[in-house]
Amino acid sequence: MQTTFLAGERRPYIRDSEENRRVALIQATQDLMAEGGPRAATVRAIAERAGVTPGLIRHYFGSKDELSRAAYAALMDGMTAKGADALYGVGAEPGERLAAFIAASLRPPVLDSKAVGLWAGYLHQVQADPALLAQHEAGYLRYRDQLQALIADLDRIASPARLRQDAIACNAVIDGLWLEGSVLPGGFGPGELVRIGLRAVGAILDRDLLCYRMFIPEIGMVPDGETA
Amino acid sequence: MQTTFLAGERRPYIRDSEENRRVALIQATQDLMAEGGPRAATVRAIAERAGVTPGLIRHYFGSKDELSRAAYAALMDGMTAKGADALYGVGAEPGERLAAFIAASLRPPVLDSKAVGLWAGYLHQVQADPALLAQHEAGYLRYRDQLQALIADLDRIASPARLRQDAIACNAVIDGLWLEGSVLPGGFGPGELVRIGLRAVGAILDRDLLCYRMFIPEIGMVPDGETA
DNA sequence: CGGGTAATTATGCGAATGTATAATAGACTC
DNA sequence: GAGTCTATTATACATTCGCATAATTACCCG
Repeated sequence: MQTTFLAGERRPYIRDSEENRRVALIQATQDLMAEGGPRAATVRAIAERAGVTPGLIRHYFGSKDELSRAAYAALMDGMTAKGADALYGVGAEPGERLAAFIAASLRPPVLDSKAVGLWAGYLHQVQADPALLAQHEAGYLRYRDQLQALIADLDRIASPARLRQDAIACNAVIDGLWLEGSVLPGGFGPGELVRIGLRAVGAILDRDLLCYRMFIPEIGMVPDGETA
Repeated sequence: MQTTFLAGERRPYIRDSEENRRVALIQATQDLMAEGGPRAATVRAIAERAGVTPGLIRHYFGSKDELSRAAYAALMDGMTAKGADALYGVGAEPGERLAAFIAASLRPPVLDSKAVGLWAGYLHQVQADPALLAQHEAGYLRYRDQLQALIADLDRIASPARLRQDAIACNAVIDGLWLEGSVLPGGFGPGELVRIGLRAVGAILDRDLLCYRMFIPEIGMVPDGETA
């Protein structure tokens, strides 16, 4: 729907920095991919949402595939950055840090109805493109290793194999809750997923993580048993 | 790539029953959706894989959207059927039944690299189509209720709210392991996901489920601690 | 063995896709 | 303020998409 102009007139524009244009196009790509999947992320739709014309995609990225790759790379970078941010400013106690990490993974902006759409939209492209697959696997393992390091800091007595299994299980809890919460946004009360996640991970690791809920804004003062 | 025939010759064919043609087209749709996502599931590609020409899609389903809906409905039906099959022939003890249910969800054919591709491929269409969304939510809740019923049979002392939270958490573990195992098929040893799932769910419910591993083929005789 | 019928194929069409190239006009320099 | 560069737009094109319609032929029934 290129906003119409008077017949014979050329669309006015203002020049912008390369950086701004790139991020605008990447953002538009992610938004469309999240909302409507690969079929909605066409060059024309992307350009329109970014406020430019399709030619700029080729100008800045060479091809749509390259823009798509760049958008996925930006997505992965953003996810890891959020994971790092989650531990910023948190106390030194291992249990508290683990609780903060879990809570951050189960609330916006990580838990977002668009996030799972974005993830699903890229899935096939990732599986088909070796470069993207390697990038994806690296990001996934980085996240799991981060989690495993937090678990190891708990100073439990556990073999390396058991530590790995625990990390996989805790990661699965977080992933599963992230999935359910993103697909059915209205299916859970505020903070409910965080509380369930803390309890489940705590049970798997045989540690009480809910005792750190005073540090978790959305569930700090709610009594333990019943969440809306 | 319509397999070539001598110039001027018409493609030979044999008539088949409506049922066979419908299932062939639905199967082809699911395969292509799983392998390459929505962009790969074109009418021409579907027809080619089903061994017919595109016109038959219109003839039997009216439109591609309707075929797509039928394929998704078939997918959901298949999933619930597998869930029911998992409990067939299992003993009456609640813990054993729960363990069997978990194990069935974490091994083929439920755990399949194609399954997650299929799920991802349909995600946006499901979210956009109210009819599909309702069907999806019904299927999801049916699965979770099934799980919750198995948990309730354990005769633990737990409030209804707690039971709901436990069911959500256990479902999240299974979903998360299913996701990781499907996306990274080579990342886990045989039976490793089943073992991790049994241990994690058992920890959440404060019950030992690994004691039922003798009923689980792939991990029956492996010692507890270390899995390859 | 010879129609009748409809299952199946063949063909065509308008719209949308990605990409390539040409044309224009903002913004900077001197 | 004229000149120049290139960011940006405009246009064109081959391909592919879903869908509609026409043509044919495999199978059933007499």
